[in-house]
Amino acid sequence: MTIEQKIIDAVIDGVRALYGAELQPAQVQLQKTKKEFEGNLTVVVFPFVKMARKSPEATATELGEYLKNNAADVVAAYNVVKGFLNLVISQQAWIALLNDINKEEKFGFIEPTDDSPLVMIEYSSPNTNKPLHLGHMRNNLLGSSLARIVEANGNKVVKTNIVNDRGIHICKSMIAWQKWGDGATPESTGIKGDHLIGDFYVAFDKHYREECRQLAEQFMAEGMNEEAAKERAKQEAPLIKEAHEMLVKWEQNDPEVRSLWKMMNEWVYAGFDETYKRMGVSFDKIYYESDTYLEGKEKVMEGLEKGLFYRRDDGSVWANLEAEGLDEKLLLRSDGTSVYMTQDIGTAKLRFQDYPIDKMIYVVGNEQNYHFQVLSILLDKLGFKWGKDLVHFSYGMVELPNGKMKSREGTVVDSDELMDQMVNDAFEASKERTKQVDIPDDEARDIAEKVGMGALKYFILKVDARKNMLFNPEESIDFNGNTGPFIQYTYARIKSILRKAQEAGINIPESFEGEVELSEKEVELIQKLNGFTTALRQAGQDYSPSGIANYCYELTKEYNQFYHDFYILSETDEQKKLFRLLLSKNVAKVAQLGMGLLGIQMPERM
RNA sequence: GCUCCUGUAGUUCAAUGGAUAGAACAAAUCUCUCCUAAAGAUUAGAUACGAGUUCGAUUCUCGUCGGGAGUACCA
Repeated sequence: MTIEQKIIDAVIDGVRALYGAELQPAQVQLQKTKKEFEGNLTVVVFPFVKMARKSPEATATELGEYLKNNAADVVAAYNVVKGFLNLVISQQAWIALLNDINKEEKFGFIEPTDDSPLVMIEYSSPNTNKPLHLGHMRNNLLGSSLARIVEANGNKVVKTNIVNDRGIHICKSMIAWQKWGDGATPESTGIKGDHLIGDFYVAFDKHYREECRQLAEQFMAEGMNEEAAKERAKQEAPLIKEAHEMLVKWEQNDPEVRSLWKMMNEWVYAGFDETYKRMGVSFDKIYYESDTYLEGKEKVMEGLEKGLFYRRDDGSVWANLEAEGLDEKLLLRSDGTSVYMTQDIGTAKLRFQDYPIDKMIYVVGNEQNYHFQVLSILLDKLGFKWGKDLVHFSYGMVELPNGKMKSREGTVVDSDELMDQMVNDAFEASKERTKQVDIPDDEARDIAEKVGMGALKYFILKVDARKNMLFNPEESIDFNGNTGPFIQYTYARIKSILRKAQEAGINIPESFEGEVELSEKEVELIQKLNGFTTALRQAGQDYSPSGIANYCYELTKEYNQFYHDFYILSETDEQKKLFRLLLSKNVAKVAQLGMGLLGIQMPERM
């Protein structure tokens, strides 16, 4: 039983004994004592004042006296400030807590069992016409981290990806390749497949805009006003017509188009795989829209028969969501083809066939908030039991210091380039510093990979996902402050101490049984370590990787202050030395666990 | 117009309804005989505005004002 639980139980007993009232555990507010006051944990007694019919001070004092007498193994002393009952926890209790933490290899984690709920998390969801950029990175990092956090809270997790592999966008790349590709392949050009396709997409757009410009001029010469001319040119440019024709052929299963489509998609997937691998992102099951969009149609027709939806005179199918406070929503076009919503319904159907899903989490940008509001209602109406409370894990945009990312203006930050840059910078930075330690080159590369990627991941994940965030490339490379490398650095130093201790023949005990007097900082660190469990539960509840990130920072920052005050290995008191080594070891362990949840690896030295 | 999200130091981020709102960066001043100075110590600096609920509000509710997104037979 943890210290907190013991106190909560004792408070409940105390309130019953003193005031004859029955409390629920959730009603006991227990928090860490503020630095300015004496004590470690604080009970907020305001909620009990009414039951006690006494002043907050008198209530707190009575309760404090009760705790001191009835939970003496934990509560060593108490003091009262207004309605706050500050408790001083006994040293033995802290040492016992550290021993408990040390015992558990995966402290704070809950292992999923067969009965655990199954949570499916969808993230990434790329289009196959261009390489991944910074916005996708936020998605992938949030999604994969979320999957780890949800799993660490005792759920079974299936990570899934829905690839948007069909549609007009991929046709554009295909047309461009046919026209100007000259048979280029990733092998022949040495260009990564997703980038190659992206280049053709850009080429299409360039030519298309040129055509539009010329056509619009022509229309204007014929007397059309500028706006109308531009609009018409957009529709009638030969290139866009060709792309539409190709899309129709694709839908009709034209063998030539299909085989080109397949080949080009394969290139893209090979490219994505590389990027995913480097990011440390993976999936248990990948769905393709080319497989699911027809399923959605079927499901919509089913709903139509049941009277959930209705058909308009032009043949289009709609859902009326006015009862739910929303608008009407199109589900099938008048020509019978499916829209985005239809595809998501189809994907949901296939997923439910494949897995007994209890909860579904979609990691998708906040521009889709409305879409998911609608999807939730539709899935519920169609009888998916997890539809109603599906989670749209919605995240904000990534902005750059000079504004938003616009692919046209070339202000998009490419994932691959960014990762290269981060790792290179980490490598250069470490070369500059490294004086005494001679690390072989290949290990230095390995460390730079961890540090550079750690810097990037941490920078993105520490921010509350809902908020738009500012990505400043220069600042992310600054390894000071609340950054991944700072945490990694602290970890590496602890590892260094532990190595030196081992070289000196010191064995760190599995359980500390000696006598030491704990300093305030040591108590705080133990408390902080223990707080990992709370942080993890909270993160699991709120779906917030940022909570874990900020916890890791606080822990290592706390340790850093400690580190500078104590020279552990030159400590002459053997018991104290052992205790501090054990404490350090657990700081490293918990930091590693926490950062692991963010997908960040810790270097043994750096 | 309507809907959703958001507003905290110069900047980037924190804070289960709890005490004097925390950090980091930038600025100023110190500190390397010591397990990794990618560090530490000190100083200065913020809840957009107005009501309401409460013993107590950055947090919850309602207005006002900023910022973002959505509101397509695009995905």
